[in-house]
Order: sequence, then structure tokens, then C-alpha cells
Amino acid sequence: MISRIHRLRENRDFRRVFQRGQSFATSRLVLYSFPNRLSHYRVGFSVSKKMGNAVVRNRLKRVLRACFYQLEKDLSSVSADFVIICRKPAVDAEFDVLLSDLRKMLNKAKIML
RNA sequence: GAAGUAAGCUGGGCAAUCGCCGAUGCAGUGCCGAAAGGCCGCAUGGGAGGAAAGUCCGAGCUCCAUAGGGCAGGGUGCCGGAUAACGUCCGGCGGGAGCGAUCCUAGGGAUAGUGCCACAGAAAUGUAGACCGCCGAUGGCUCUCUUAAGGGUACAGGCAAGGUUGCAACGGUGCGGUAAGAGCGCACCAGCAGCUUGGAGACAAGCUGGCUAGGUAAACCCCACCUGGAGCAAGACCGCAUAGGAGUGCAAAUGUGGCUGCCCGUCACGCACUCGGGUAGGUUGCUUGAGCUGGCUGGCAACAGUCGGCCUAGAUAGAUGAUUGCUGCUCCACACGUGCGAGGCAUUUCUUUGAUUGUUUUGCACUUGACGAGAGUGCCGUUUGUAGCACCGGAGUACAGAACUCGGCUUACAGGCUUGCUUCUUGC
RNA sequence: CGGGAUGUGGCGCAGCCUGGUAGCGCGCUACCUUGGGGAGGUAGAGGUCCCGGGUUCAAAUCCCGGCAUUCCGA
Repeated sequence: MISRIHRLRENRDFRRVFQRGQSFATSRLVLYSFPNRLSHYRVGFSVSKKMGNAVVRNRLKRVLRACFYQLEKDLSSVSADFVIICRKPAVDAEFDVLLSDLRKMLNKAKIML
């Protein structure tokens, strides 16, 4: 789990990342990233209502937050905003699968080696 | 034992490591900030539901409006009670379904008025109507020689019994009556009105009366009762990120800047003080409440009273997650290995018990023969430890996430448990 | 949190207010026409009226409760 300062919260932050950021994707997830001027990273999750009911959507966001906790060490010096969008196959995916997807996309974005 | 019916409970458990949210305590006289406040460390003990869901009702709370009352609109609708309130709950009454336990029921008014009742049918609400019909007593015509008497005809006319249609045909059945008929008369039944008795009442029972009044109000409507509007993004407080209003005083008045290098033209513009409004954001509202729980008392019950104990989430891009171990329950398998191990499965067969079905006005009689019990038959198998059971193995473990707070309703839900009652069967 | 709208053949819609027959266009099938196709003509098939209850003699239509899609306001 990640604490509150690492969460993206404002609607205008989300729009900035969507409009000006780079995007990377797998079959389950989409990553948008845009550098910020803070000394840490921030991340926000977007899960559509089409994914399922509130239990399914909340659980998906919790699992993704736990993934980012695993990646904490590698991201400690990164200052950028991320938005993760879930696609439909992400609902049934295991923790390890989502974690490796995130690793792949962050590598592609050359934020993490 | 089987089938059913009603009510209630449960909603996997025990741990480990790393995290999230808020609470309490301690500490650095730490850091950020004008302030309100926020951030960082350690410890302790907390952290989703029976529906948290849908948002269909009702309330608290807050703001706005409001002398009081009425209209419109909306809602409710057997009676009594419970409740803060309700369209909820409890107990009754009437109606309907079921052998029964039990279940369902928007259930006021159709003589206040209006509308509608397709098709069919003669006729669909008007004391209406005559298609097939019945009669033709009375009057007409006519036959028997004539009168009387009788017959014929179906012209006038009478009738609403039978048929037909339809969800529904102007009370039903029977007897009398009549030309044929008719509540025309009578008896019983249904329904209506009045009275008496019982009941708190809905209503029930009885008596009397005149013989009769279609359905639909989840059609308009009438009657009785209820109802101001919005919602925690309500509202309160802080508020010099930034933007920006009003007033007063001073300054400037051919000034400065832009279009534009110049002219013309045009647009914009200073400083100080005071005042309120208020955006982003923050704090609060925010969890002690019609609260939970155990007894006692009253009540058929819903529920109320009283005594004791308890404090039990508070997020805001929205806190419960990740990785594991052991285990519960259900289903499938049982190849291999280990243990226990003599029957297991199927059945259009028979016997018994006889629920029940059919024939019949009823009974006798005949017929059908559920569930259970016993026997038989078929397959597999009885020491080469096979069939089966257990370990082992595999799969599954629902519906669903607090968002101001309560009381209900509705809807979703794997599996399991408990209790009451009903019907049938068997044994004692 | 509050307020609406829609659901009818394969597709797009009418009918609902005022209850009794489910209809229109495109598409589909067969036949005619043509040397063949298109166009045209004739005939035909195809419907749990979103789902479950109720009112009524009778419900796509009226009432109640769900489901799905969609729009608006704060």
C-alpha cells in the first residue's frame, strides 16, 4: 500500500497526464506518464463501471496499490505522475501478472531499469 | 420415515510477515505555515453487511419560506392497537386458494353525477327489447244447416317461461296459478332496508318488511385523513494562491504605454486607507444514538416500563490489501500407495399394508395400486485382501463494500443449522 | 443526492393518454419479369410487446415491484 502523498487526486492532474503524457499498454493495463516538479511520484487508478460492481472495482484498485508498494524501492527517486487504466481482462488477473505488467510498462517508459 | 408449511439463526475458522485509515498515550521545546492547522518517530488496543445494495416510503438534523386558513397538486383508504413517524409492524373481521398446517387480499362510496362494457347477440342498463318462440282467453275472419258448443287461421293483440349470444341478460329452485305467462301468490335460499341482541369496532346472529337493485372508481369522480420547499455538495467557521467590486482622499490633466517608425485617431493606465461579498483549499457537521446487550414486570402480540452492563468504522480519487501455513464444509474421483473391510448397485418381478383412482343415487361388489417392509431376479465381488469406505488427489466456497444518522420496505444470495405445526405411511 | 426518458419481427420506429384488430419502412423467402443481374410486380414467413405479480370478462396499453440502457441538474 502507498500513503496519501503518492496518490493523484485532482481532476486537472488527471487531465494533464492524459493530454500531454506518454502512454504504454499491455492487454490488461494502460499506463500514462508525465513528469512533475515534486520530489516524488504520484499515481492514480481509473477503473470503469463496465468492469463490475463496487466490490470488483475497489479490489482491483487495492491490488494495484499493493503492486506499487512492491515497486517502491525502484521508484523512490522518480518524480512523475502516472495514471493506470484497467481493461477487462485485468479483473480476473492474479497479483503476480499485474505486477509483471507494470514492470514491463515502466521499463518501456525508461523510468525504471 | 416421506412430503409440506411457518419462523429464526449462520454467512467459514486459527495464525505469521509486510502495508493502509483513524483513536489514545509518550517524545523531539523538531520541520513547514501569517494563522487555522499540517508533517515526521515509538507503543497500545480498534477497523464493512444481512442485505452496507436498490433509493421505494417515514423520521431526526440543517437552511430557506411562513399570522392564520383555504384552493390546486400528490398520497393513504376494513376495524382496533403499536410507534418519533410511516405506504411499516401486531392482533382481529370480511373475501379467495388448499385435505390441512398455512398462504394471498389497494378491502371506503356504484340510490351524488358522468363515462365505458369490443365481437357476438333480439336486447348491454332505459322499468329496455321480440330473432327462434309460447298463447291467441278477449276481439276479427272462417268451418260444422242454424243457436249453443267446439274446431281452424295467426289478423289485432298478449307474454317474458324455454332456446340462442356473451364475462355478464333485470334474483335462483320448487309448488300453486294462467289462454300462455309473469313475485301474480306461497315456502326455502341469495341480496337489500329497518330493528333487536352480542362485540371497543370491523362485523356476526336473529326478527320484520317490500319482492329486486348488473359490472367497472389500480375510469373521471365523491367522502375521510395526511401533506410548505430543499437537501450533509444541507449548513457553520477560517480564508492577502489567484482573480476582483464599492466608497473616500491625494496625485495627474494635453502625462505614460499599445496599435506604430511619424501624424491623425483610438484604447488602457497611479497611490493610500476603509468596507463587505467570496472562488480554489482547509476545519467542522461526523458519530452517545428513537444505540447495543442481559434480566425482571405488563401485554395474545407488535411493543412499553424498569434495573444492571457496554462504547462498537469514520474514509474523502475514497481506509480491510499482498504473500503464505494449518483447517472446516460441499461435490467429483479412488489410477498408484496406506488402513478398515462383507456385501454393494439396479429392478417394467412377487407378497403384505392399503393412501388413492374409476364404475354406481347410495351401499355391497369389482378395479387402480403411492410410500414403507419382506422376498425374488440380474450385474460386480468374497483372501491373487477385490466391490465399497477413509486417508491421499482434484474442484468449489455465494450475494455483495459504510459515505450525515436512524425505523421499515423491496431485491440478490453458495452451503449449513434449529424449532413449531400439518398430511400420509410403518413399527411398538 | 435529486429528477426524467426508453425497452414492440433481423434493424429503425408507430400503436399506450382514451384497455378488445399488434402495424409501417428497410431487410428476408418463393414466384413472375430479363439472355443474366438490378429495379419493378405478386404472394408469404417472421413477435415471451424487457421480466414478475395484481386490477379487469379482457392488459403492449392501467397499477405495484424488479432488470437493462440512456439523459439532465447539484
